[in-house]
Amino acid sequence: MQEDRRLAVLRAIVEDYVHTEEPVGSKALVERHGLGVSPATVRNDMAVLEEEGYITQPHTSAGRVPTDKGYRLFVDRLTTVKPLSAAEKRAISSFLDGAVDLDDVVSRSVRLLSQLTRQVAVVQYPTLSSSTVRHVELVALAPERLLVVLILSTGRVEQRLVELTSPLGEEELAALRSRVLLAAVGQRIADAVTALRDSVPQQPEPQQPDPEQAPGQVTDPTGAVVDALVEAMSDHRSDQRVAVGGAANLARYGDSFDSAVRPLLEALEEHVVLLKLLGEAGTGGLVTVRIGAEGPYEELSSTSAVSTGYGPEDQSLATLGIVGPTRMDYPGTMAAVRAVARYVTRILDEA
Amino acid sequence: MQEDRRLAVLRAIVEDYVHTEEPVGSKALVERHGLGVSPATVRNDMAVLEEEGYITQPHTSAGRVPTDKGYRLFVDRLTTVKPLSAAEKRAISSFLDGAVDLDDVVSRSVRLLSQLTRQVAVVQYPTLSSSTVRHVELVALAPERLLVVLILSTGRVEQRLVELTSPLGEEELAALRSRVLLAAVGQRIADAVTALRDSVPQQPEPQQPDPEQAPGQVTDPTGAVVDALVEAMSDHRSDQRVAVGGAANLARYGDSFDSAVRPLLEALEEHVVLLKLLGEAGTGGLVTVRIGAEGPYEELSSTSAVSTGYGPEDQSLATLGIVGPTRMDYPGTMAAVRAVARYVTRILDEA
DNA sequence: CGCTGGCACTCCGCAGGCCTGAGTGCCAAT
DNA sequence: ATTGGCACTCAGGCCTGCGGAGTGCCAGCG
Repeated sequence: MQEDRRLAVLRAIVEDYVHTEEPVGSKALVERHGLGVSPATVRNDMAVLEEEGYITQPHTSAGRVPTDKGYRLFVDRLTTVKPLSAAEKRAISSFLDGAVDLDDVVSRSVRLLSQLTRQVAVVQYPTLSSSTVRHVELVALAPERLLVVLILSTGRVEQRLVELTSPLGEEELAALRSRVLLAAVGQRIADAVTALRDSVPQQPEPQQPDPEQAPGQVTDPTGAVVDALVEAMSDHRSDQRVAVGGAANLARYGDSFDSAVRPLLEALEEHVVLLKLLGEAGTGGLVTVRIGAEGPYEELSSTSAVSTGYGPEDQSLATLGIVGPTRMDYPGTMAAVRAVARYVTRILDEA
Repeated sequence: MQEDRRLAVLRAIVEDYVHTEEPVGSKALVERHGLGVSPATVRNDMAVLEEEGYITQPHTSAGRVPTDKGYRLFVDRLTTVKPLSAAEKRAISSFLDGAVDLDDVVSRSVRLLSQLTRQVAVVQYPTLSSSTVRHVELVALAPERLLVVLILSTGRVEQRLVELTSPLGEEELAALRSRVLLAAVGQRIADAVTALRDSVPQQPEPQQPDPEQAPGQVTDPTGAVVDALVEAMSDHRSDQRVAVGGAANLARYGDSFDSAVRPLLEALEEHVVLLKLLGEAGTGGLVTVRIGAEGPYEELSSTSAVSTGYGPEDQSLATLGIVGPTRMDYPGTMAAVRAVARYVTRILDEA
């Protein structure tokens, strides 16, 4: 049936083009792949594929190049899962096993991912919102200066300095400490926030947690401390922390410098943009692929993103993935992204 | 005197070339700068400068371009301090004043620096070795699991998980905590390490602080805790932590992509390489300039580095600077680097 | 003795023209 | 439906010629 063959032709075009980086012609196609038909037949198929929008020619009488739509079809229907080689698997575990803390896990992952895929890798730090409070410590640096340290289950540590309006005695501090611990430890962030708020006696809730006004109006230190904690927990700045690696792989772009590398290079510094680019993370082995203009940014219309979520079970902590040219090895990249996400999840689970 | 004029010519060449990015000829020179002589005279001077190795021509009958040696002379003798504009000063303080913690200071600095200089900026995190211990906290997560948190004067927080061989009671923990606090708090890192070592009763010092062997052989938990602390303090991994920003500025290189951008892009991921590239940091307003092949890396022979140390007083905590093409605005860049270092130092001092 | 104007020379970069080869579309034949 | 054949198109490499920017050198001038 000729419909099947047309898909085979599309697949062959994508594979060849990804490999050779050059428009692929009918003759070369039948030679390199074992489709048992003549170039002329392939040409007819190509004409149809072009009409349907899956491929184009850069100029008349050059070979064909897949369009975004072509890649999309390829990814959705023509991709066969490409298992990682044993060597790659070994590389992954040896790479990640030595990690000592959260920062280390993230930075190793990003490096690993960029090496496996030879693309620019992006790893988001585990989100605060889905982790739980492991410990809170109050340290009196001076009678009126309190250091509040917040330790989360993911290993993240946040600290805030609190200036009190009146000195705090040893016993008061101990009381405050145990009160806060009781309210927060073991809770998920969202619950801890409400529990903490409730633990402040009679005081009206401050609507906006403005750090400037907080120390002024309180006499009971609980308010100030709770404010600092709540602020640290809802610090969306750190929700958007990401690590980026493998920028050197951009050098392989070679051609299309201005159109592709420049905007991407700019995007790499804008972490918010990167996260948006990776998009909604699929969980549980589900890998999301964004191709070219499907993404949210005009200037990045010639780049694709391959991403997935990671984190224990079905509640994904954060996103991780790669960004690269639309012309990339999707099957291999998707396999690598999925594998790394799995390993990272496991590592975080153990810790 | 014609020696003076020759230097003026060199200065003019450097300034023009930096500005126009094109080899500069004798005629354009006399027009753009007010040297009151004829092109012919300038040509003679150029011939001499070329003979002495300060300038070259890319090919016969093109204008002249400064050599590394030329830039060096320019930087050493022809540079006049270029004070920052009021707007720039305002930008600096408004940019840095909102920083909430160490990470924030560093990431803001790197962004600021890259925007001011329009180059790739590099900021090393404050070194552990010259900071003091602000606090140590021991948290019992479980009877045999202890979380050790180390807080340094620079605002850095390190944490380690310690597995004990036997459960630890509440009073024992309190005793241990006060012992450790007594030994370490307020000390500089190096002193704290020895003080901590001394505080462990009779036990023979472990020569290499191998984290694998530590928990096995100790019955007194002090040993394990001290080991963890010492390990955290002497963690050289974090000595080499740097933040990089402004990679998008590489896009402006335009020409000379392979020769300049690619190796630099690769270097950006190798933090050790970057630090070596910045070189010895001058302290106290002293800015170090590395021009082209003066640097330690063959492949980076067409890039320069401008750097300086920052940190309180004369003891510099770490290095900060920029990396860019040899063809750069040295006076402006040096001024920006110096200014940012000064401000960062002040911010850190206040905290 | 240093500066200057003049002049011949060099050579890059660009534009135009030619040619080749890869690849196509279409058509008639199977 | 597939195929071989054929005419057509067009990017890219190569040569050529030309203009212009810039130089080096020399003779003259203050």
